[in-house]
Amino acid sequence: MPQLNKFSALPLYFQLAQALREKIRKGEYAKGDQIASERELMELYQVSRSTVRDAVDCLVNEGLLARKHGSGTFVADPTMKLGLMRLTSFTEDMRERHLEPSSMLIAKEVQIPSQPIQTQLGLLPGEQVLMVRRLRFADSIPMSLNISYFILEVCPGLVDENLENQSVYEVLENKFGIRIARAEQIIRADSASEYQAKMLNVKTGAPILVIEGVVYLEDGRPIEHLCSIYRSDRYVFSINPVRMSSAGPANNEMVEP
Amino acid sequence: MPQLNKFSALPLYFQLAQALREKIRKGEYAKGDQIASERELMELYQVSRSTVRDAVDCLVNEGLLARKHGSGTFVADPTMKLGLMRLTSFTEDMRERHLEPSSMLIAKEVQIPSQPIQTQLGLLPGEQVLMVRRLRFADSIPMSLNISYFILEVCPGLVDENLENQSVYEVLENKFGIRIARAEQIIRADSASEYQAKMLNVKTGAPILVIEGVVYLEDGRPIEHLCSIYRSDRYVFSINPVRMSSAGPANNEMVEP
DNA sequence: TAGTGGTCTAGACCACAAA
DNA sequence: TTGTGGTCTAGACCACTAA
Repeated sequence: MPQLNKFSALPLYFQLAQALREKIRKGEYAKGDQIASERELMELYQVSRSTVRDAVDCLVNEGLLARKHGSGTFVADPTMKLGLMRLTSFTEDMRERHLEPSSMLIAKEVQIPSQPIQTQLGLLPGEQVLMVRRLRFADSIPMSLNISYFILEVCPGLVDENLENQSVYEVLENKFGIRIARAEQIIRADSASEYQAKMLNVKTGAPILVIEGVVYLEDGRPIEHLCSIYRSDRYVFSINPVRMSSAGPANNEMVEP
Repeated sequence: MPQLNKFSALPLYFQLAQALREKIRKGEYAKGDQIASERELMELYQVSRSTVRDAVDCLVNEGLLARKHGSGTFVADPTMKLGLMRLTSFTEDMRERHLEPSSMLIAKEVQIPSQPIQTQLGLLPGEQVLMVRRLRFADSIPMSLNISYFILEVCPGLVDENLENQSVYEVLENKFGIRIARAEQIIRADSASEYQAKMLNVKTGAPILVIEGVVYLEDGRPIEHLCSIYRSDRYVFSINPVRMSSAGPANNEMVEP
């Protein structure tokens, strides 16, 4: 029996959104499935329709659900949200591209990071991070080289995890209940250094796409600094549906009397 | 006197959103200004509070407005939305980076584009486009090389415009009342060809960032295919605040009883 | 304390899709 | 025709901010 806590400090719509997110994650609602109608959700969770709509709005904005006027609300087909400005792990990203992700752990070490990293993560002097360097493959061909610094205090347990072929984000969510919320990243082009070229199996100086930035939790705390380089012959980054609630009303005809 | 048309096919919240957008664009509301409160807007436009909120939601999602709990709603400071996943013209992009944009027209010609462009724009066989090729400067130093194809039928008047130092998007909006709504773009890294290197004043083979895609109007029609290359030593692309209405409730403390 | 945005309710009527 | 999401109203109480 689904239950929301009326006395929680968390708003009802937010609790409902999390409940729905959960169902999708657990596969109770599969990709493409129609979920309960807004009026059914009202009944099920004993809330008003606008509260239901606020919750569904959240997931629609995240790209997890899609509304179809007159038909219902559906779990978004992942192929539909391919490459949108969502926060994806390498693992998820590759799966969506129908490539088999794998990775090789090159280094993993608790350390005090360099000054720029400290600054970007907002660390206290001397605060430790877990550095993880991995080479990542798509269908067994090198695709990306990645170095991440995770703030140890936020998730000490990460040190003992095997990160060889697992998505760190999945481990964080499933084992530690930590959900990442957003990232501030930049993308730039560069030429592969000798080391990078060797690892990625391209020529020195070959163009690479560099993505680097900081990943944040829902409560605003930073958790990770990451820098990934991608072979430009195998990877393009897509920016897509800028989901604007203002994209227009359902009736899109712009008919003016 | 502000007026909304109750009998328009356009929803009230949408009309109100446009009205507010207009005021911001015209400078009636300046950057950083507090706008009328939600209750004042109710009175002014004779609509309910949720309609006002729906309208404001639109502009908040676009990054034009920002709410501050307990204080009011403000016209977003452009420096705050720097580099977010908004649709920006080169002109606007450079201004936000505090660089002076200018451009040199290299070519402008009505033509029937190549097959791939035709397909991506969904053109009928033989349909014409306006091809515009420009070299773009930031503080008088070459920054980007751009080639765009505008569907002629959507905006025939564009042919006669001087596009040397103007933002095409501003011309479209201000002279023709055409607003672009979204884009589907990809970003990749590449090496500069001999021609590109010469134009951008870098070495042949230097890394460049390539952004290409299709731009759409609010009604879903495509209007432009664009391809821009940027000097990677002068330009990084930032992806930022993924504005999720689900980022969390105002009270962000996650306190559970 | 007064005013703001944040959340929520309980209705209502509409346009749209599918049967 | 029935059920869906889309829009809208008229309230209410809350938490937050600034005076």
